[in-house]
Amino acid sequence: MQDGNALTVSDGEKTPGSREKGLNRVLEILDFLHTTQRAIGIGDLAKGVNAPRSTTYTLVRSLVDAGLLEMAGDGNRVYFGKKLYLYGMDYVRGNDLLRRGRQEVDHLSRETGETSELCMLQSGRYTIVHSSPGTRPFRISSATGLQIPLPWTASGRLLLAGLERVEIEAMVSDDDLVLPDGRKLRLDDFIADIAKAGVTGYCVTSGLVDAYTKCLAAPVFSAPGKVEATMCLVVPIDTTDERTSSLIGLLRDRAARLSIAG
Amino acid sequence: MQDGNALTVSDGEKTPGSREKGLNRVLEILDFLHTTQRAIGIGDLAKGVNAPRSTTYTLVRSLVDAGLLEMAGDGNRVYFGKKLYLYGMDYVRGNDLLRRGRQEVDHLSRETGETSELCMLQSGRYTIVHSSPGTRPFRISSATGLQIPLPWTASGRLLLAGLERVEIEAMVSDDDLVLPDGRKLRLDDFIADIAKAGVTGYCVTSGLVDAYTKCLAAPVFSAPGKVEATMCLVVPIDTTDERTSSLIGLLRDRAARLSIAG
DNA sequence: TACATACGTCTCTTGTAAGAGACAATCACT
DNA sequence: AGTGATTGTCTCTTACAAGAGACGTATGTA
Repeated sequence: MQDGNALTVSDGEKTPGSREKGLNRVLEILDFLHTTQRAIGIGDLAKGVNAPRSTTYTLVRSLVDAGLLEMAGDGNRVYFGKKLYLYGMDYVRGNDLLRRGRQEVDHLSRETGETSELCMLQSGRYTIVHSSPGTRPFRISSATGLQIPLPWTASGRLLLAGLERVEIEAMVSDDDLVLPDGRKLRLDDFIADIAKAGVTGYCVTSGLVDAYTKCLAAPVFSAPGKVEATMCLVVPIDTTDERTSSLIGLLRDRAARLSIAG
Repeated sequence: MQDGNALTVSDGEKTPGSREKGLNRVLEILDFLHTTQRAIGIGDLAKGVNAPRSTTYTLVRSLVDAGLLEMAGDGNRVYFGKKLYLYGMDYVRGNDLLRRGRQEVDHLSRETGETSELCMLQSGRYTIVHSSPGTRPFRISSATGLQIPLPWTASGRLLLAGLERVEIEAMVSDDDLVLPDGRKLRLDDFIADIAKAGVTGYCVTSGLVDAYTKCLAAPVFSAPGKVEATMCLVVPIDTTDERTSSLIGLLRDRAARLSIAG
């Protein structure tokens, strides 16, 4: 078998060079579709997850048959299927925090007119689990499920509160510390922020992800000291201090209401 | 090695006796969790899907690591995970019909006070994709994602409209024709119902799934002649003819609004 | 103290699925 | 028609995962 696999462009992957488990391929496929956020051709999908075409065809067929994926309108593209929606609804039903959190977020954004979000850690990454747009003409609506480096956000600081330094270091890559505009945060500063957020019980960041917004966040506890989620508001950066602190008060109140035994 | 075929204890399963693909096991696991609707121990899960314990442990670990499943509160039970929720939301986002359908259903049930549902074919089975409870004291709320034999429902008759007889026969098993109360429908009658529903553009069934309710349904088209979904109302069986036909009118109107180019 | 049942981890074997690649059929440009 | 890229299907090999089962531990109950 010659020196076979040659090159393997190896975009940084680890694989020593041999076969990959089908289930893992499937998980990659799902994640890939989640990032593309749209139906995609099977060929492109194979490229996207860096899997052999034949394997991809086989797996996709299984998944389509099972209803986890569906062929999209024109006929040779795939995207998520009804079954994933059903499973997702099951998750919501079985998860009090999420169910109530969604309501609170919707309510909060209607009440304040600002974009409001429910955020959680998702396998070590910051994830917007639910968001409600707000009524401003220019709203920065980040899609549900979007994953953002922890250091870029106020919520990230709260979600890590209570963790050991080593745990934090494990979760935050060097790239994560580089903001969208190129500035680089110092890890120590970030860790200091986390500690401070843990003590004060809220967190505000200004102009981190972009230059026009402030992010206000408050923790939701699943147990004393354990931050399970955060609620946050995304407001224009020139929001007055007075309004900001009033919003923070509201936010903390609502987040506390979500907390167990709150 | 010996005479091979070795009995195969075969506890009733069909398999000729050998190994099952991991991905299939996973699909069974997910389906099983969907039917149980609650967190379950890994041992029971293995029993439930009739898989070896060791295999089940391995697969569950992969799925938990990937976030498709989560360990439930007490620590040794599993249920659906956040990631499935995120994928489900992606599905909703990519699916106009579902998104608008959910709204219409919610609105319709608020407006009429009756239980309202959006239904679709899901891999050859009838599925309640979204339902909104209605305001009656005794409401028959079937869970989202519930799968019911096609012949039991009004929606089932509409969803099959336009299909060939052979296709229908393929989708309907003999068991499906037996109603919950033991009565058995004749296949020919069912097919006649389907044809009639296709022509009239709505369908009403009385006392099929249970003795106390009527089911009114109207088709949602994704293309001329192609029924993609149905909206339906579940009302008390003694609803007056007058109110029934007024509800049907409303229902057909809303369903038409959902249809493409409607 | 025994006895039974459940849990979680590990080892080893072998059936089988992941993968390479060939193939015909479209499609999209010249 | 000519060229190249892409699509869906199929075959064959072998690396590897599915599965059987043993093990140690943690329950519960007579």
